Amino acid sequence: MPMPETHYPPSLLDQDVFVLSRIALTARRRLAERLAERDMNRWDVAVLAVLTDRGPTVQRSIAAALGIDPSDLVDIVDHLLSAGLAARDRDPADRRRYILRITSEGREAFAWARKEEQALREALLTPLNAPQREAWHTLLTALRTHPEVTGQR
Amino acid sequence: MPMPETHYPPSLLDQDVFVLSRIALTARRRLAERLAERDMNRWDVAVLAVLTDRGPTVQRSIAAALGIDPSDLVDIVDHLLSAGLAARDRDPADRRRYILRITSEGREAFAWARKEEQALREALLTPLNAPQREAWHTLLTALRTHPEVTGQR
DNA sequence: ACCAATCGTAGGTGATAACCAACGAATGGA
DNA sequence: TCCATTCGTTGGTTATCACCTACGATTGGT
Repeated sequence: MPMPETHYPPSLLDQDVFVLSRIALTARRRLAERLAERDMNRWDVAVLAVLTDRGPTVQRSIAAALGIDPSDLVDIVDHLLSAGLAARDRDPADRRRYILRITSEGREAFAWARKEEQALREALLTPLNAPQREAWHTLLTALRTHPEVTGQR
Repeated sequence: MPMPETHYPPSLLDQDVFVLSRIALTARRRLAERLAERDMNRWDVAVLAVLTDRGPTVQRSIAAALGIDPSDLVDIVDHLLSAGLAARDRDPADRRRYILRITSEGREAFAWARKEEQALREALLTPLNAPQREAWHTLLTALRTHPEVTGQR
């Protein structure tokens, strides 16, 4: 007999932290599958987002903006460079620094990633009725400035 | 000069999957800190939830209900047993099986964990205004039956 | 000239998540 | 009686996450 599917107990589903964790995990996994089709991952997207919004940026600032260790950024940057989605030059004002910039391929890749995320979002909304979708938008918009999300305290 | 705090770029915060991931991660971490004060973790709570809702249950069914590998359940169960939060007996009808049941200490610990989760939830709601809180409740209630959360398809 | 600090990197660590194969004990149908 | 299957466990693997130290090159203040 095959193992039954997961069936979370009601008193676990009563816990918003659990529910949040589940929806976030499955959404993240699904998005990862989408991004993998173009050999991208969520850190690639995050770095491209920084470069899109800020323009050319030094590596240490990118790491700081995303809250990751500079040593962890190295492989992400190498991958973006090798994929042609970003380019970097030494800062002539300070040759210790690299300045990263997005390329036109990077812009296109980032636009694609945003569309994939939007498509996934629409799919997540499908089982919801109109008031629930409204609640999704209201809440997710509010969370963009929530201290626990922005990391600023 | 100290490293500046994280400052996610607006076009990353535009992505609901990112925002969901962030709020879920910080909520999970904060809850983990709370639970650790009583030497508990989220899997302990999950197993106690199964036992609370279902009554005495065989181990394989607990693993299936929570979507985890039976081999990963072993340490969780050992910990609950050693902490006195659960007890188990061989199933007289089939001595291959163990039947787990929650103890009175386990019931109390689970009630405490639910209160901690509720307090954290209230804290997360603090920065939100009334319509946003309403949206939180509407959405989280809806997500309890969302296929991506319940894992049933 | 010296040196503390910065920048990016190489390489490391520990923890967690999620999966797997194989084993001994036990079961129940053939 | 035999054997395929189940139950729980041991012990393993891979991947990811998030942190660390130390290094060489470079900078700028003293």
